[in-house]
This record gives sequence, C-alpha cells and structure tokens, in this order.
Amino acid sequence: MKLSQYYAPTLKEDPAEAEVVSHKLLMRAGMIRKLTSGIYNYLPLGLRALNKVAAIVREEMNRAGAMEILMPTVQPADLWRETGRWDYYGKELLRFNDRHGRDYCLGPTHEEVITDLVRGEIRSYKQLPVNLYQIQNKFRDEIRPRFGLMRGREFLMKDAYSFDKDDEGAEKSYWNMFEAYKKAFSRIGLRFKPVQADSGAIGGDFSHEFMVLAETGEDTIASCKSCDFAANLEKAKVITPETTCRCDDEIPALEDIATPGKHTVEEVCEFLGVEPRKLVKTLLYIVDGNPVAALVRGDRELNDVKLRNLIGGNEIDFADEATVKKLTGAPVGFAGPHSLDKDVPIYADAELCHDTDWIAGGNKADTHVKHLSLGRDCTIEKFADLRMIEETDLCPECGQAIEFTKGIEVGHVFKLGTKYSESMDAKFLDENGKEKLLAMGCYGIGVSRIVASAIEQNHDDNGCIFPPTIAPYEVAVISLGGKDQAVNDKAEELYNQLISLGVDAALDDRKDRPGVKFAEADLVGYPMQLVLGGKGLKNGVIECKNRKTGEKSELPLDTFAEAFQQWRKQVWADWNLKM
RNA sequence: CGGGAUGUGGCUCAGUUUGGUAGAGCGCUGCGUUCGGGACGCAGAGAUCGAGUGUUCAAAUCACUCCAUCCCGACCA
Repeated sequence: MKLSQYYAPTLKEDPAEAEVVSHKLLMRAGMIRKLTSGIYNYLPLGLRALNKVAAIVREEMNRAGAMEILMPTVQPADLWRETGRWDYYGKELLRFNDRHGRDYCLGPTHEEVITDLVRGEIRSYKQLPVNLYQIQNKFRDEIRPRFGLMRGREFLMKDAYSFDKDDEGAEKSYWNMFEAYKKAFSRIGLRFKPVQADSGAIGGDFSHEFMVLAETGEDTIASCKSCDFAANLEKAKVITPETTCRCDDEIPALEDIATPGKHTVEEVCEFLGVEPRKLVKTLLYIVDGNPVAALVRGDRELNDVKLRNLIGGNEIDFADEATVKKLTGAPVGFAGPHSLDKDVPIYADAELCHDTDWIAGGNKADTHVKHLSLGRDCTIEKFADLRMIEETDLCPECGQAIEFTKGIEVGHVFKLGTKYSESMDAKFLDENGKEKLLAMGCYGIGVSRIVASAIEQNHDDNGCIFPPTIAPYEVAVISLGGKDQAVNDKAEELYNQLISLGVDAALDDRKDRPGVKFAEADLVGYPMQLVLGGKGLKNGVIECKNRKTGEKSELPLDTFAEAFQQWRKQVWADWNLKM
C-alpha cells in the first residue's frame, strides 16, 4: 500500500463527540467515521484491522471443528414468536414491516434462525455434535450507544451455536469453545481474563465472559488474588461466614420511632445516631409483574440479578412509587418487612440472620421501627445470598482476599441446555430410537469491539499501538527522500521486498515533511516503523523503531531481508506473540 | 424514558449575555521558501449559523416547536 494513493483522512484534534481513547484514536487515525448514532463506516485502515481480528477468530473456530455459515440480518417475527422472545426481547429488537405488513426484525442474535435451520435436518444422534458459526453484522437498538465501536448499535460479531445429543456432550462443546476463545484472544495479543457470568435473558446453565482488562471497561470483575476465581460483579457469590442464627433472640417489643423526612439509610442513621449495619434495607421489586420484597443490611447493595435468579424470574424492576405506596401504605423511603401486604414474599440476604434488634422502615409516613426481629416480626420466605460482593469480601472459593478490576466484555460463552430446542421443537432420535431435544450452546465474540479494546489496552499520547497480529499493516516504510530520488527508490525497493516476504507493509511515499510522517505513523500505530533517509542510505543502513517499546536501532541494507526477520521476531517477542 | 449539555466552512471552537457587515486556528488550492518529530510567507476557495414558525425596520443572537449529537442514569445474548 502506498500512502500517497491511500484513503486515510487523519485528524489533528480529538473529535468533539469522542469520549474514550479508542474512539478518539480510531477517528483521528482515519479508521472509522460515524454515520449516525452508534453506526460507523469502516475506512480502509479500520477495515483491515477488523478483518485481521475476524481472520484469527475464524481460524481458531475452524481449528476447533466449527463450520462457518452465513445467516441473514433480516429475520421473520414468526420465529421469535415461537420462542416467546418477540414479546420478551423488548425495544432492543429493531422491528419493521415489509410491503405486505408482515413483521420482521434485524437480528441481534441468531438462536431462532439457527435452530430453525437445523431442526428437521438433524434427525439422528449420528449427526451430532455439530457446531456452526458465522461472522456477521448484528443490530441491537441499544438505549444508549456510546464509546464508538465499544457499544455501537450495528457491530460485527462472531456467533457460534453447538448442538449435542446430551448434556455431557454440550458441556464438552462448551469447554472446547472456551479453549478456542483463549487461543484466539491470546493470538490477537490481548490481556484478558475469563470470568464467571450470569447467563441473563438468554437463559441456560452456566456461562463465562471473556474480559479485556482495561480502565475504561464498563464491567467490574471481582477476582481472587490467590486462586483462579474471577467473576462478573453481578455473578460473584458472597460467602457469609457461618455463625449462629439470631433471628429468634429475645429482644424488646417492636416500637415506632418518628423519623420525619428521613428517607435514605444515610439520613436515618445520622438522625438516630446509629451505624448503617444496624438497619435493614427493604427494597420492593416487580418480578414478571409480581411484587417481591428483598432485604439487605443498611450498608450493603442488593444484587438484583441474584434476586431474579433466586425467584426464577425473567424481568426485574424497581416497584414504582404508586406500587410502593399500595404495598407499604407509606411513601418511598419508609418500607419495612414487618407489616407488608401479605401477598408480598420477602427474601432476605443470608447475612441478616446473624444479627437482630434491627431498625427498619415503619410502613408509615415519617416513621421507622426499632427492636425488629426477623424471626418474630416477619415471615421470611427465604434467606439467601442476595447482596453485591464488595472489595473487602473474601473469595467465595478459597477465602483469600479479592480485588476489583475493570473489564471490557469481548466474548461470552453460554451453555443453553434445551431452552430453544424445546420451544422450537428441535428433536432427534437417540441410540435407543427415543426422541430427544437437542442440547445447545451459544458462543459470541465481539469482533469490532475487540478492535476498540485492543486500542484501549495499547496506546500512548501519540496514538494507537497495535499488536502485530491485528495491525492494519505490520510495517510502515517511511521514505524521507524528499527530492532525493535515490532514497525514494530504495525505500520502494525495500517495501517491495517486504511484500515478497509476505509482510503486510505500507510505504509512506508522500511529499510531506518528516515530522508529519512520523506523527501519522505513530498515530496509526504500525507496530514496526522503518525510516530511510539520505544519511542512512549513504551509510548503508535503515532505521527501525518498535512502536511498543519505542526502541530504535538500525538494520543493514545489504542483508536487509535477514536482519528484518530477526528484528521482526524480536518485536513479536516483545508482544509475547508467536509468529 | 428521566436529568444535563451542545448544534456556527471539512475539523476544533469564538461570537449569542446587551439583535445591526459571519470570525479564528487547523485542514484544503496555488506560488515561493523550508525539509529527521504535525514548518513559514503571500494569495485564494469554502457557511441555507441544525430545521421550522414567530417577534422586530433588522435575528447566529430573542420566543416557541421540532430534529440531531454527546454526557450521567435505568437497560444490555
């Protein structure tokens, strides 16, 4: 590629719309341009990086035995109605009609289509297992797209679906994908971590997310400093130390206390002069249309995913003001567990049975109660792990200290079970001639998001620092010849030589001043830069710079090919990558 | 959807308070000088001031409506 003829419009200043580094640099380096909110054009450089990521993912998928297919972006509503997700999926699903008024949507994921594709075709256990994948644009009408490629509405994704004859096989497929993901992300050059995750709306038995470790990550990971444990915050179990249950301790009778205008835990504590840990926080939720109360200690956060999973619900939301008033008889801020509407089941965090004599809301305006006993004064449906893990908590697996880090989710693997095969009636005959449901798994990788997260993880003040495996071009040959044709000719010769060696090389043969070329090479983030000037040519050397380490040295021109390969090996080694 | 902000040459922004000739820097074109870390001089091109309606002799500027974008929140296989 010759830069003099290339389309890569760079920007000197950060675009106003960009907030995070990857977005700013992707724009500045001329790799992407926004079309509209959350939807981007890929320019030549950006597309090349994207394609390189896709190529690595494809190779690892193929190597793992998956087979590539391509499904449509437009999907008929009927399939989504079969699984119930037409109603359930919500506004994220972009729906529209064709000229006949039939309902369609843009595919945010393809469980329905793939299941439809294989049902009827897979009739025998002898055809199993099968793993099919595609690399295709997805569309999700995100409530709030942001951060450029990190959370777009249209984005490139690799999604794979496995079909097995039984649970054991499905689990094998799952771990097979898990390993393939580790290989792919390692090859790309990312620092990442697989973490336990909630399987969310897609359902299923268990699931892992692959997180790229970066400050700008939208997710928080709790990981153990001593063992392998790592989990998304919403998934992380909290182990409550075993102590005696104190719910039935003898304590004074329940008593009202006036707390005029004190709604929050903080206000109540300050007003009464007590520690938040002596309060019971009562939270009212609506789960699939039914009211539910959840109790956590005053100084804790409720983890609503845990609550939802405990109840086995789908949709969970805070109760609105009117509902709270109806259930408690009081305005928001005074809910308590002792005199709630009888139809509201109460779930309490496990920690709460280890103390008593609580302060809680009074279910009356401007009133709280003291001397509350959960055993005596209320009916608790169940004590369970309901709270959010905190950094001071101990590892749920080994009991050692944990830490919180930020991560970007670039991959997610799910063991689905028979959720979709059941609703879509995808069956086969097993060894005994018995009809059985296909055991499924699904596995996603955010290809475009990887490009952004690679930049989040690897950049400096001057621009991107691409890992050599996914850089748009691995090497930039920068000619500083100007009017000195001998230098320009030699630079072009070296560039051609690199190409014949099978290296993705770019030649900066533009008429610009050296400073401009250096600045842009750093901005785009070619992992290797080769700079040829008049002096170098005279001395028979070309200068080389490792973008990652900043290290500069010289390569002899007479044994260039050999010297280059050696240097290249070193650069890859600095990335911890194998060629 | 709730809260906040912004919309002025391709880009970054000033001008709006107090209505009166549409600006700067970067980028772009031409000429010249310069040429190892985003050069300099001279001369140029380039704008329905987000859209509509209204107030006014006069609107980028005031009022109303709408649209778009960004940030915070809820949401998120």
